[in-house]
Amino acid sequence: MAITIKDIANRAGISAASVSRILTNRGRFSAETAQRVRQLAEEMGYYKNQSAADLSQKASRVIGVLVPATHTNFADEIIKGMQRQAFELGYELLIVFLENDVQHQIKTVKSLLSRQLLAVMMLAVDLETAVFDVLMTADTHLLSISNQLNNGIPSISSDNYAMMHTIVDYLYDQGHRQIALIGAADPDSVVATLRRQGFIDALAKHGIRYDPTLIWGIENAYQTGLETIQNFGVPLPFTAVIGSADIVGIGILNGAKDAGVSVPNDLSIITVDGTDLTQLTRPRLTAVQQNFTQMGELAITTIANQALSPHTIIFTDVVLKPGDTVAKISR
Amino acid sequence: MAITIKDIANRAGISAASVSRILTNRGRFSAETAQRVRQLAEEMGYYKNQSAADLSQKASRVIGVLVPATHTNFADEIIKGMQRQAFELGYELLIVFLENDVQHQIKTVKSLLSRQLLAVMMLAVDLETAVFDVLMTADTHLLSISNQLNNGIPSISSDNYAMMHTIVDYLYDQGHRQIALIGAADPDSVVATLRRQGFIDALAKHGIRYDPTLIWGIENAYQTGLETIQNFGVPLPFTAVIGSADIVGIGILNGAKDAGVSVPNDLSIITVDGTDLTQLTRPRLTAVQQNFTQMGELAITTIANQALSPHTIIFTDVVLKPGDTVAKISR
DNA sequence: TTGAAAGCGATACCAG
DNA sequence: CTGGTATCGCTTTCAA
Repeated sequence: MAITIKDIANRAGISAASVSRILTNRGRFSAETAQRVRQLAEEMGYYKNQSAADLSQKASRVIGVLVPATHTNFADEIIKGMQRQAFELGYELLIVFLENDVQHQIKTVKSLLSRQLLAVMMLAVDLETAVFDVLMTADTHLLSISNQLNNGIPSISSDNYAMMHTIVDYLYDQGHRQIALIGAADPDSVVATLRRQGFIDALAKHGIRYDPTLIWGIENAYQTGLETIQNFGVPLPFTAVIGSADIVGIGILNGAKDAGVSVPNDLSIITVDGTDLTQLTRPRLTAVQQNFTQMGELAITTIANQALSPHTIIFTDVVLKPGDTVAKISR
Repeated sequence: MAITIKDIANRAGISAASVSRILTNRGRFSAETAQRVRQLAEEMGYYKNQSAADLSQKASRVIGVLVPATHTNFADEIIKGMQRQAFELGYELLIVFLENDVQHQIKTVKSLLSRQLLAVMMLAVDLETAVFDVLMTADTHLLSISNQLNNGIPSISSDNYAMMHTIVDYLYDQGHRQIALIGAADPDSVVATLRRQGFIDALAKHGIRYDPTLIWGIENAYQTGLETIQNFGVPLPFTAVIGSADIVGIGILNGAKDAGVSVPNDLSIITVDGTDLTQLTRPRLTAVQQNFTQMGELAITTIANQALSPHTIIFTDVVLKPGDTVAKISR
């Protein structure tokens, strides 16, 4: 049997109520008893029973975090940001990795919801509507991180539309006129759609007419990148390619190497995400870096400040990190 | 206010006790009322208040998981294995990422312990004794995953000693006689020590005398690998190198490329871990693959079956996955 | 400043 | 098979 507040009260010769007040720093109490109680708690190896506290207070400080099974490594960065802030503000994170099976997801989400959650954060995940519906039945706050949704769920992410302008502008400055976008062809993904639109508009801005064949690859995955070169065939109909994730860029880089295409001489590559992965390749990937840690921190503070209106959309910073995969070309 | 068991009881015209029995499938109840209650629960959007249940049952089904801040990507694989099994058996995982600061760690662990945990699992983490002591004060089960400890904490991991024999035997078969071990020089790490010993003994088995300068690199990190070639200088005093983690191997690979050393012609590389990272390099890394998912699953089942004696040590499978970084050399 | 007592929601025992 | 009731540990009024 673990030590309870009552045990401490007995030993200190005071009431449980007082001990509670002291240990939670709420209400009034004398400094000396406080001193003694804290001492005792330490000595006796007391740990608050958080379940009991939650039950009593009705409001929990637990935030659920849904992470996709096939999560790219940036999820960890987001979680780290969250964790840091959560700890600071006294919240707890209940992190759950989702499997791919929908039925399984539903069960997982349901069991998650049995923890009177303060909020549920979805990390870069496009949920099936069936799973989504379950989430909506619970009266908790919902927040989508690094992924923009089209159903009125508040989100914290990069400005995916503007991001493509940043990229295209950069490539244009380096002399590129034929540019491909890989891994953002999924018509059902809001983020992919925003990126495509930004891509097209940015090209138009520079007077480049949009060639639909140059947007390719549904899955934002390594395999997609790897197959890119074969898919288009050599000589490539573009001088620069945008990978919709670091992992896609690595796939392209490897595919190029396998096909004897030299990067960046024959092909320039720039990727979206800018995680540590970009530093592991040779040449190093040029990338637009999203601020995942900031997303995580903001997610928590937003919840903490109750600054969550139904359609809140928050954009985090984006920075272009030059690597060695983009060449300046003269024409 | 969320729906409670009582609300359902009222609407169904029965007692809360009955509803509880039905919803938890414990004790006796008629099939028809059960049917009706379940229906109502669904309709009314009821979610069990797990805190209340925990409090009432005294035994929680929450397992704490400590993940090092600088966690390599295999931690995710372990967690996935745990999660799968935990879900299956009705346990919950409370995952916590540890920062590097010890004071911070202590606070984190303490707050974790306030959840009457069934067990705490340490993922590949070497805790400072101060943090460790805190864990020991709580009466919960401790389990070290993928890391062997020397203080009588039960562990689930690969057999790090035997693993080095597998590697050295393989390299020896390929004709290598000068072999270096990178990233396992830390004298304080039990795992590193086991690997060194296995390495040395395996060499001895083949009649190769052990050259202490060929064991180098305290940190099991990318940077260590990257600096390896410079550290030894070209021509290298070895034909094959063992990276004590995939990320170390990638560092070595990049360092070699930067220094104009050709892999595998001039240098063979084999790494420990065998995560997806090994597939992202060109050439692909040859690796000894640890079964992280299995570690995670076993961790949960071990706890579930209460099959945890003080000095339990469980070894999981290890498989050699040939890539393209080890060359057969003739001498 | 402190204490007594009433919950919070679910469970389990014991009657019926 | 079902209902009443005590209980888990903590918080929070309300009085003293």
